[in-house]
Amino acid sequence: MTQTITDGLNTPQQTAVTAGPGPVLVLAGPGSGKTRVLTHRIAYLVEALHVSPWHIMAVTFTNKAAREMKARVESLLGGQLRGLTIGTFHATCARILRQEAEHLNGYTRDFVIFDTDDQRRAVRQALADLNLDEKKFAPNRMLNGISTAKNELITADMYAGNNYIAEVTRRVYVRYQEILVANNAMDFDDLLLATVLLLDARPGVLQKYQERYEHVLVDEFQDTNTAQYALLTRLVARHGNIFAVGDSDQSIYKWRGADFRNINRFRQHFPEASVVLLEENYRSTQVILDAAKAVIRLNGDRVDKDLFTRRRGGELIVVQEAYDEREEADKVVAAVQQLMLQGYSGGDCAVMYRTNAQSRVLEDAFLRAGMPYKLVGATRFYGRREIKDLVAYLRVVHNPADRISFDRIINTPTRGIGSKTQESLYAWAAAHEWQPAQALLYLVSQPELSHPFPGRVLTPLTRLGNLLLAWVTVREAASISELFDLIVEQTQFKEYILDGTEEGEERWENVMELRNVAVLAGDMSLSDFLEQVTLVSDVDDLTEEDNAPTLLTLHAAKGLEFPVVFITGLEEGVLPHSRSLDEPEELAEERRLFYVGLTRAKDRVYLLNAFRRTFFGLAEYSTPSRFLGDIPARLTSGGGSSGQRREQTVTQASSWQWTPTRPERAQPAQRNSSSTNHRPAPPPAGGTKPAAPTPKADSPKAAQYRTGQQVKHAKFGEGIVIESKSTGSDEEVTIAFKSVGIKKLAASFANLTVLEK
DNA sequence: GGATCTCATGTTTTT
DNA sequence: CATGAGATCC
Repeated sequence: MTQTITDGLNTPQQTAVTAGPGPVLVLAGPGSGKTRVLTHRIAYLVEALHVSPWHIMAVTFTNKAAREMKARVESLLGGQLRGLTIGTFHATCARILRQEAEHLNGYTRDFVIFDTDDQRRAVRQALADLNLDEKKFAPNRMLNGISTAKNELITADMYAGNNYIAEVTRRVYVRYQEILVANNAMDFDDLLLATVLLLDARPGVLQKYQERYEHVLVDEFQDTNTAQYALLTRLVARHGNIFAVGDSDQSIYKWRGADFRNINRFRQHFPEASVVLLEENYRSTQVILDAAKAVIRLNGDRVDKDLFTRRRGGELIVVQEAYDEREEADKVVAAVQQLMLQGYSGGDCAVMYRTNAQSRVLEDAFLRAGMPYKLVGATRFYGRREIKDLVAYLRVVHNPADRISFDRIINTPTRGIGSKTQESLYAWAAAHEWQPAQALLYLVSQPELSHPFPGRVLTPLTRLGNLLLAWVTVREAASISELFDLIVEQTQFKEYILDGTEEGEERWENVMELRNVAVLAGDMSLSDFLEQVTLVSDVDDLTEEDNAPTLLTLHAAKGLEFPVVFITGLEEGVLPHSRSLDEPEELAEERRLFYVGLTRAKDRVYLLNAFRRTFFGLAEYSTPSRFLGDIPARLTSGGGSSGQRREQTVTQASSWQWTPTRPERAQPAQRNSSSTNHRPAPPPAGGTKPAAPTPKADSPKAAQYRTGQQVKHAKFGEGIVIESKSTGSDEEVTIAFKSVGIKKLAASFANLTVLEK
């Protein structure tokens, strides 16, 4: 049994897999098979030590890593892992919190998870509540302070306001947290923080999980922050069976609170831990590994590993300078094309950059060459407006207390609930201590309720209230996709999205993609669905079968490998990023980032920099990154001005088939053909019409303009009246202007001069 | 009340 | 440049 599990592992890997009991720390260099070790360790626990999967927890940082690990363990064990807990820190915490919701102050198990966008709205709400100017106190900055605090396990009432800005942050933090609770919502950081607080406050709960999770395994341990570290140490305090895998040289999330010193902390905390070093790299050639080692060695304050590979020699690293970012992108494309002539496939190549903004030029270059590509990150699918809007609908149906989501949808698509109506609704709701959506539900379900809304305002409110009520009513019985379709149809979302522009088409496709996700969810609970939607990231959706180069940030590249890696923007201020230049610690992190990029490569590396780069629309000259100079010259070729490597430039390969872009997603489902252009019926005017206000003496009388009249407008110039109709108190005139085309104007505002009858 | 325009304003990396 | 928020116009 043990035989098969450790088969094909090298000696240190075997040592790690079979180590213990007790704490184990695996220091794993890039490409040294750490995922193998983790998966085999789980298999070993189950098969050899007969640990029930139910007693095992494995945490990762991305859903993708979790899925991969699960699949690999399954194939090792043949699917006997019922009850195994495997997931990201955030997802695992969310599960625990829902399970233990009764112990959470102010939350139900249905709590929603706020993403960055929701957080920003909540912070702005907090600022508004406190009468603070968001110009002076940037929401992002506030949010940053709050997030940092939470990652350090500092709650709002512990927060020290020991200077002016800190005191403001403290107050915003307090208010922000109140808003979250009122919305039955947690942000990402809360998931970790609340779990730790829960375990500290409830010894019974702590004991329960300590007993359940006899073995805890952690991937990417160098990326843990204080909260995550605390969570782990609490969980394993009883038995000490923690198996942590990490590499401090690949720590790139300091800005998110990660602290690779947790590795040292681990050794102090568990002095008896077995420490295993994985130093054999199975991925890269000697050339690439040597370059990477030369780069990382220049970071102080680290324990040098002695990485080695059996892949002697290898292609030299190609260093190229381009005139500007556009030429840089063209060079990447040309090199990819040449590699493809040599037998590489597009999917073998990855193009990496420091900031997402750099992807645009690269996309352009691939588009111009007629080549498909995969883009990771950038505008996240779930960050798109139309997607967030629809998800907000689902969230409100799921949790009417979610005011942040309700704010999104109250007048989207526009339904005649403007800011004044909103204000009075909110005021009325607040007076009853309801959230607005709850108020609407009461409004339509309890007709005897007294309210301050005049008929004109009441109509759209009632309509929305009735819709909400209907959705809330069917939500138990309906599947997510049925609910989704109902919402889309009853809000006329399609008509709202398809505004005739090309962009509208694209947005509608996104909606249909979301529908696919909903269909795939089957009979998953709405709660699970919403959680999944909030916790997934685009990296998770990277598919491998599409045969196109991948464009991604260096951060997103961690954990991946490619035969060919391009790293672009190797310039001072870009690859060591400008914001890191004066902090040695941050500079060290930039170096690690570069190291991570280099070590993704199996066979070939291309490093590019541009002599001139445009920031914010203005061009600046830049100097090559210091990191380039840190690679020994014997490992590189090229390395010079843009003219030097002409032979690299290949005449455009002509055999390219155009695959539509956005290959990272499944094709949208077939269109809904049913709803052809049915305009919403005009709302019934609610019984007795309010008497039309009599026009003021000097306001235009009805039917002042006639079809065919020539008129003049102060701004639009001369035009001809096409149509004019009375709208009660005013007159709506449709005019074809010579200069600007057809416009609809309100006669009382338009200030038209009649030129000819 | 809503659409459209202008202006400002800001970019690291993401669960 | 690209998005978003306030002002203006209809």
